[in-house]
Amino acid sequence: MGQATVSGTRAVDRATALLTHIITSSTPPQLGMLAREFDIPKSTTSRLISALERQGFVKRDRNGAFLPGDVLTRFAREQNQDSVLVARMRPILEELAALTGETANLAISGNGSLKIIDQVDSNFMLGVTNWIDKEVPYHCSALGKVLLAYGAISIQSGPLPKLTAKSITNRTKLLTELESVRKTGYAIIDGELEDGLVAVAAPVRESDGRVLAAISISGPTTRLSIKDLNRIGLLTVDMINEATTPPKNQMKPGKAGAA
Amino acid sequence: MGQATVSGTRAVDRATALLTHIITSSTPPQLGMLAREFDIPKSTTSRLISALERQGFVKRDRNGAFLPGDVLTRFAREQNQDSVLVARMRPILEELAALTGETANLAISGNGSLKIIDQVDSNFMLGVTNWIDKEVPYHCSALGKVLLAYGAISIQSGPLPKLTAKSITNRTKLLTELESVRKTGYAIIDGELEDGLVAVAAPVRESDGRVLAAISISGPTTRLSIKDLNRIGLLTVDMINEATTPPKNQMKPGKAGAA
DNA sequence: AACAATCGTTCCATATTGTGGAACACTGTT
DNA sequence: AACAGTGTTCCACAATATGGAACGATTGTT
Repeated sequence: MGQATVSGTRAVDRATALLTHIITSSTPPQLGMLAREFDIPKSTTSRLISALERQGFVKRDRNGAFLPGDVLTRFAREQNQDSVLVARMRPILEELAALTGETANLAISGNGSLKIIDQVDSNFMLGVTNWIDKEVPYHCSALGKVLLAYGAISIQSGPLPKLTAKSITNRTKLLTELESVRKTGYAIIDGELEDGLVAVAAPVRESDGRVLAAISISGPTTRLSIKDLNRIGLLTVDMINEATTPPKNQMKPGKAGAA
Repeated sequence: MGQATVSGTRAVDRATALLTHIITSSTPPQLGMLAREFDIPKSTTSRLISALERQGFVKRDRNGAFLPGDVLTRFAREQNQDSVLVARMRPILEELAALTGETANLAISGNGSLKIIDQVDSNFMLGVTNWIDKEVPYHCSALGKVLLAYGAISIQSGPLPKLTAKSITNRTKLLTELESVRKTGYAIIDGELEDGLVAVAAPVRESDGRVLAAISISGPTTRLSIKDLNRIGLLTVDMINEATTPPKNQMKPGKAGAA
């Protein structure tokens, strides 16, 4: 205990440690328990938590036990709305659509079938129509293959609908397909959802690596060759990585975040 | 500026103020901006935020601008899972089921129809079967009426399916029904979903007052009179309030949370 | 290229600020 | 009634946070 942290910020360090414990513990802790567990005198613990409470980071239930405060619950609510993801990914969709001229889509896993939550349209007259809110099966869309491949959703039971002659309807075949998606990092469909329709999709990851969405580019076979699709696939992966990976201290290194 | 807060906790007060700003602002602020806006010297701001960063409450994007850290995003993810609501409401469902002997359900608004996410079963042989994951229309269930009445979901377009002779299929009639739900604080159905099935439901509120779920008790007409339902309705409302309303400092008042 | 303007981090003497033991207030139990 | 359990407040003390200045790094301007 009492690990002297590098620089002088004891109060904040202690307060955040307490806060972390409060918001992660399943059962609301009490002041005494916290004081003992962190080896901080009751008086100090009380003052620190009062500060957190005053700022809305912590509140108390009727027994005086501590719960995450309104600032945090509000944050949680707003954070998990589709709109946040849409806003964050919009620039990528637009850039991809601009570069390829084709339609870009953003999808998350829905209930049973995937849910397309944003779209930037193609420049061409012949192109993909509006897909937002349409429900598309997982196994024969590029978006769906990505979400399946990275475990954002698990393969549903029951038969796999055969939408076109090229649709994958064999479960074993689907599994090897998903394996190859993981290997290349993106998924392709070629006429499996609709005749003459091709698409590529790449995963969007949370900072902890979990895949929570996918971005696709789709258009008619007549404009997009398989070679094009592979090129766009790699490009998309890069662009998403670019936009998703945050850290990269470019300032003088320093020891800011030492342990 | 420099409002002397009641007690001595400047560092924590400042740090939390910065953190609040960071997690609420739509565009990631930089250190300089924060320092200026809060009138805290750059050096101090840097130290405070470094502490927050070290604890995972804040991270930086590639430009050094500040974003909510992993501790917070993880919290947000976990917080918004149905399981949290289920865990929080379980005790109530169990107590209600024990008191009434009938089946208790917990539902949230789903896509198009409501989503039942938990159930505690009746003691009787004749009772409500498992409803979890079943999709039930809004306008002819007690749960649905509650969610509609308090704006957790808006009335869908299209005709209202007539499931039984008693189902409400007239929009105007539905609206006056919802009005009366708001007045009494709970909703009742009497054979509108299925012949011989009655139910009461009451709203579950977020701490900001928003209704996000509903709890119901349902059983056969043969065991539950309308009078019973009203009694249970009031009881349910009370129990939810009891469990939902957190503050109530029972210790010596003190000035802990002064402004 | 050299210069000015920002940006963020580190240093260090200073005293402001946080600290923690002890006393206190309140509940519920033995 | 005394006790073990909460959590809050008080207060003297010095440890800790403070902020001006110096520094390094990056960007944009002349």
